Amino acid sequence: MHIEFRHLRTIRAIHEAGGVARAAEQLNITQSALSHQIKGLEDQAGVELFVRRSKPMRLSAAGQRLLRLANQVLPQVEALQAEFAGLRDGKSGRLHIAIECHACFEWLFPVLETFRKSWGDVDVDIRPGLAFDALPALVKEDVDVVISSDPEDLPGVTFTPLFDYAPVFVAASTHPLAAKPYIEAEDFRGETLITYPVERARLDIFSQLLTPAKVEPAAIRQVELTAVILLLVASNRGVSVLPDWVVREVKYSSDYITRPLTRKGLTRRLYAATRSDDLDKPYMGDLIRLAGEEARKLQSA
Amino acid sequence: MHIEFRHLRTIRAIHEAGGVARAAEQLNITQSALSHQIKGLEDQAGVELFVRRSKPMRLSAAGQRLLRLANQVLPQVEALQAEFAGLRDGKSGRLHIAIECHACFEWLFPVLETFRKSWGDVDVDIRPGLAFDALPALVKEDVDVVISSDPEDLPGVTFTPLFDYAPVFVAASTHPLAAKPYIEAEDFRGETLITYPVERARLDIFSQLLTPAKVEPAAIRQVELTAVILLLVASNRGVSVLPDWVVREVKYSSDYITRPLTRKGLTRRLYAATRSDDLDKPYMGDLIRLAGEEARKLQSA
DNA sequence: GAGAGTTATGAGTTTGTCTCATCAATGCTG
DNA sequence: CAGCATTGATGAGACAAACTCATAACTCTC
Repeated sequence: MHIEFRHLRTIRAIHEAGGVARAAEQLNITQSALSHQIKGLEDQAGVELFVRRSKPMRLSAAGQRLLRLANQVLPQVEALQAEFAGLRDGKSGRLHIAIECHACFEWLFPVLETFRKSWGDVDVDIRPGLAFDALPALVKEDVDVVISSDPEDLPGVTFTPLFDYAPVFVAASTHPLAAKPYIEAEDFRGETLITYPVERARLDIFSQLLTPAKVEPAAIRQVELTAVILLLVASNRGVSVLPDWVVREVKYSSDYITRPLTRKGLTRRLYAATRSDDLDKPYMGDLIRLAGEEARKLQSA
Repeated sequence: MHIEFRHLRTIRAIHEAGGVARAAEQLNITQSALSHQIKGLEDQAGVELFVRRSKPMRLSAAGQRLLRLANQVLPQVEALQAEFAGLRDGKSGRLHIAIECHACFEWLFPVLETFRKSWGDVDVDIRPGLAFDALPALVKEDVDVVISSDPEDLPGVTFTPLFDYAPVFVAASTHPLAAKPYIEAEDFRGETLITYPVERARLDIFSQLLTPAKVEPAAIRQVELTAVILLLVASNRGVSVLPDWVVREVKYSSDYITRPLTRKGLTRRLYAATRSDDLDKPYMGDLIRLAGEEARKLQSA
């Protein structure tokens, strides 16, 4: 039994137009074609779709059932087609972002809030990149953007610089290290370090400082939420290293001190990794622009 | 842009089978055909549905969107096709019943309760036939059965007798007319008559007794619910005429008396009007059989 | 009961989808 | 990393399905 979209459109048109002849016009098709079509459908389904007793034909019970299906299904299809049309001219699309850097949520969220206003037809989502390998997921089109500070040379993937930031040391204002103008690797040797629960290679403090210097903190405690990390730091349960855009908010609080790492300070660059093909898409460029703006805002705040 | 069911099935199969080649087998179709099909769809939609970088092809974002549509739409269609298949061999169908006789709900409801157990796939509904003309609705296939006691000679419509009943006079046991062994038209002249809110022609008491005798009751009060009618009668706010199957329940209550209308009593016959074509349907015959049984049960109770 | 309007039917043409045969690309394996 | 196996793409031709045209049959209205 071969129900086709054509049949659903036919049923709908016949119902709306109130007759096969008028429906034929509406569908830009011969009345004969419709008649054949209906006959074929009825034969195959083995069910009478119309009441032929009266002259402008009416839908039978089964026909009404089919009409209901048409009214459920056709709008869904038409919506998808509109979505695809939008996708073609770059007005709609998907923007599923994986964040490898855990604190990125802090600045990304306001960016997406703004983004959403200009690109309502783009399907936006953020996925914390902790549970899976973000870059393979990007290649497989499971996600569309990966926020990362470790560019890799992958074919078909482009890393676009977003902005620079500095990993900054944070401790309670009562902490002994508050006396030092800047913090070095050796300073961590006796400390409890609070980090996000990700592998060391993805943490600036390890990849940029402790691992090269072969320094191991006294203890490491993994905490999910930024707010909780700050809470623990304030109550002297440990020290932490966070991006400057995060500590900017607490910089002027008397509970905390912040210090640069090494005398010159560390600088890291954040990238948006995308599939190279997607870079043409207008909303993609807009996202990168907005990210830069948001970074400027945070740095001047 | 021509999305067809074939495409939805293809997308689903490719996703399930994890590749075009395997999907082709599953669909009993050439791999070539699928390849052409996809290409055609992508060309027309102007959207890439698959990621071709890797060898077993994967769905792109747009492809996943299409898959979602397929998963929404295909089950609905398959359900309808199953419904039609059931309809063909008479296992499923629609049974929308219009009741012209207002009190019929009382015996019809238990009938439908039983019916539902044998014919779970038949879509059952009752519509009080007050608001619309039931017989034209039957012809138009808006309903499938009309319960009526006034058979008409309509082409394509068959009236099948269900059972006989007697309209019975009801009054409070304290009512003066309780003294009489049977009630005649003249007896209503001074009374308040409580009826269902339908036109007189459809009320047995008028069509069978008062109108021919040209008797007008002192007052008429229209009440929707049978229970309320009995309540009012018990408190002597009026008298009423109800089918025997209704008053049977109250016959032995000391609050009421029931009396036959005229010396010989009136007898009316209830019919199920159906479209003649529908009489072959097995569930239709069963409904009529069940109605008879229910009537016997009520009469012997 | 004549005529307008509506649906059905048959024959022929067009359109589109499938198969067959073959090529190109990818990925697995030793 | 070479070679083989698997997977997808492409072109030409076969075939079926759906459409058009012409015309017949039917209903409803006046």
